[in-house]
Amino acid sequence: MLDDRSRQVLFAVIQCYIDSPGPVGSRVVTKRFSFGLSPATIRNIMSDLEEMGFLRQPHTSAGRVPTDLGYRYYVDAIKEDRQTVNRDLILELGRQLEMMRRDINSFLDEAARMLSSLSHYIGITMSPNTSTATLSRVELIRYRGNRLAVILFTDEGLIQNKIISVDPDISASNLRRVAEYINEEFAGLTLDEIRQRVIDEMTRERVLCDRLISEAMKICSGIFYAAPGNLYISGISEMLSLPDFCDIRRIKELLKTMEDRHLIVKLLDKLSISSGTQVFIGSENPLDEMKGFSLVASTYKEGNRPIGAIGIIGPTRMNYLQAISIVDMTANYITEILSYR
Amino acid sequence: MLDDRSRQVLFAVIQCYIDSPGPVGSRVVTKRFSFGLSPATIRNIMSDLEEMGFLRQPHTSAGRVPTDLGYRYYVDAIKEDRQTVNRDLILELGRQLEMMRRDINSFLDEAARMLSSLSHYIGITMSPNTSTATLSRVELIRYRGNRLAVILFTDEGLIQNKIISVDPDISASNLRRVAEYINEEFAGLTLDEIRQRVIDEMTRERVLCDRLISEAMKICSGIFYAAPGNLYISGISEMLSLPDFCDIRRIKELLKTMEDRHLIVKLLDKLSISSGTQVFIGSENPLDEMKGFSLVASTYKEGNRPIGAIGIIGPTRMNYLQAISIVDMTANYITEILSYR
DNA sequence: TTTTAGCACTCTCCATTGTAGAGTGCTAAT
DNA sequence: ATTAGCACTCTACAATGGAGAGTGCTAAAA
Repeated sequence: MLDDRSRQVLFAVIQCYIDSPGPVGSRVVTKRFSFGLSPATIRNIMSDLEEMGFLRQPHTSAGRVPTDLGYRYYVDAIKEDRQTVNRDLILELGRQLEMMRRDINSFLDEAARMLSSLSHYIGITMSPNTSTATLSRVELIRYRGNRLAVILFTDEGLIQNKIISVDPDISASNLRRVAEYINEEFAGLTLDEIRQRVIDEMTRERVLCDRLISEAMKICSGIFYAAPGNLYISGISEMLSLPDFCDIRRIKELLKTMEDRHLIVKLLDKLSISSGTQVFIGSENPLDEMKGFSLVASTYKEGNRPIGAIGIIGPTRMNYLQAISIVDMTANYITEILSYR
Repeated sequence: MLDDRSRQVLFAVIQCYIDSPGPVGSRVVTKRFSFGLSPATIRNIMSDLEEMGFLRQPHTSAGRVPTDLGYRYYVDAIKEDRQTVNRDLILELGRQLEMMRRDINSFLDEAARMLSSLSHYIGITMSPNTSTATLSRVELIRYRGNRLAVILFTDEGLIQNKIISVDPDISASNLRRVAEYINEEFAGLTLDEIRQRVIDEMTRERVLCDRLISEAMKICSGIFYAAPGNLYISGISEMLSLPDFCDIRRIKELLKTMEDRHLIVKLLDKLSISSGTQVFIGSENPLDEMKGFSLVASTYKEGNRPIGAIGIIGPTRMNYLQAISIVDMTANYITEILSYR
């Protein structure tokens, strides 16, 4: 589809554009890369590339700029040789993450900060999705009369606590039996499945009318709602240092999207389904509000099941090679560290 | 210190400046407010006010702009008649907050969003400071062999869970005795006090060498570290719509400060000590990085003790009257709602 | 046939200029 | 003590024009 020389020119243009924004002209390309061709020839090739949709001229007689399609071609092509990336980066990454094993939340917070400081783009991490976590055990602890603290243990090692109010007359032994019932009935199921089961049971239970079970169901319905994953975002201010953001409207647009955490959670949730590192370039971006930016995302896993997502958001003019490496490595590290816990 | 007429002119200038930025001239003042004075007279008064440090000229032959000192005078003066504020605001506020009683975290998140949407500035809320919470009870729950889930109940109704690893050989009965020991020894103390006690005990305990107590202390030292308060920030993008932020450097400065959550937590922590609504204007701001912005902050309480802080951050040219009302009301609502739980 | 040199043309960027508008300070008159 | 009038100052904005960079095309060279 693209002969060798054209590809080289395309990559050269992309390389130049990544290093500094602003249209790149034919003379610049001949200077930085020694193809042994004159600017005029390069111009012809670039003209061809434009016709094919890989490059674009912001206006007549300006240099060329890669299109989303151009980037896509580039990203697909470099996916193989990504391991050639900077070793220092990998070391730095490992060193920083090692320090934060203790607590998953501050760990993910730190991971987001790291993603951004390494890439100079925005780093995002999300805590494990609770709705697909599998229940390991429930503890019910009474306090302050009518309050009940519910502690959920999951196989993923994720603990959640929720507080609900209960009938103050319920006896301690009944409470214990409720806990036992829940554990027997639901252990091993995902929270999503449990929620579904509870709904099913509740319609049926109205007929059976067992005091204990109905009490248990009442408690369950207050517990097993899906808590949205915590989101850690870092590096917004750093990214604004890039020359890409000289326009205030662009900044506002970006910040508005970043503030709507709900939106991002939903996006990452969707990505969590498939595994492996994914790249969305500009208009390919699943979020309408984020067309104009690129997203490099990956997932971390428990065993073989993806349980959370991380990513980097940057301008379309992104150093994809580096970003992909960073996201990839970080995801692997998180997976690994979770498995040690 | 300031005669009545001068004060009126000062307030008029501030009012104009709040409504739209840009130096305000003498003619504008005479037009909006009917003092029955000519622009020339106003000019003379403004000139006096400038000499006294309440106003400032960005450059010769521009209008005047209030200084931090001018705002300070204004804020001190209006503190009394703050209840005259918009009733609709208060209603809207109550309605939104009512919906979020369930969970303190999403509640505070929502509160931050509300602060910002009502004021059009940045809204900030912080979850209760854990280090001054008083311990009510501890539960230790073993899981996955060498893991221990520690559940801290506090008088404030705040539950925290932490996971630590322990010697897998420790028996269940010993674990129970450790929990009992901690509860007897430490219930009623603040987490800060407990941490101090633990440190004291540990140096002494080396001599005594009681297996059980030393085990308890080891666990305690892993539990009672101060977890920084969760911070909820909202409305950054909304604030950027203000004409004050036409300059990119200013935006970057602001975002950088906002991203350093640690810094803000420390600031609000400090404010939590004293109660009542506080106003910091521009250079008065305790944070060097935030001189140039104003902060209106208040605390919410458990009983009479302040346990957390909320606030609004905006440009020095802020609608202080409104901001103070909003912060004040919100703090009171939070206090009230916490007391019902 | 492919590559290159040359040249006219186009577009952006930047500094300069000029003008309108807003506002002040001062002085003299009320 | 207040006000009208006037000269002066500063900003914002639009218009202008040249420098620089880059292209497209054509004709010559390899």
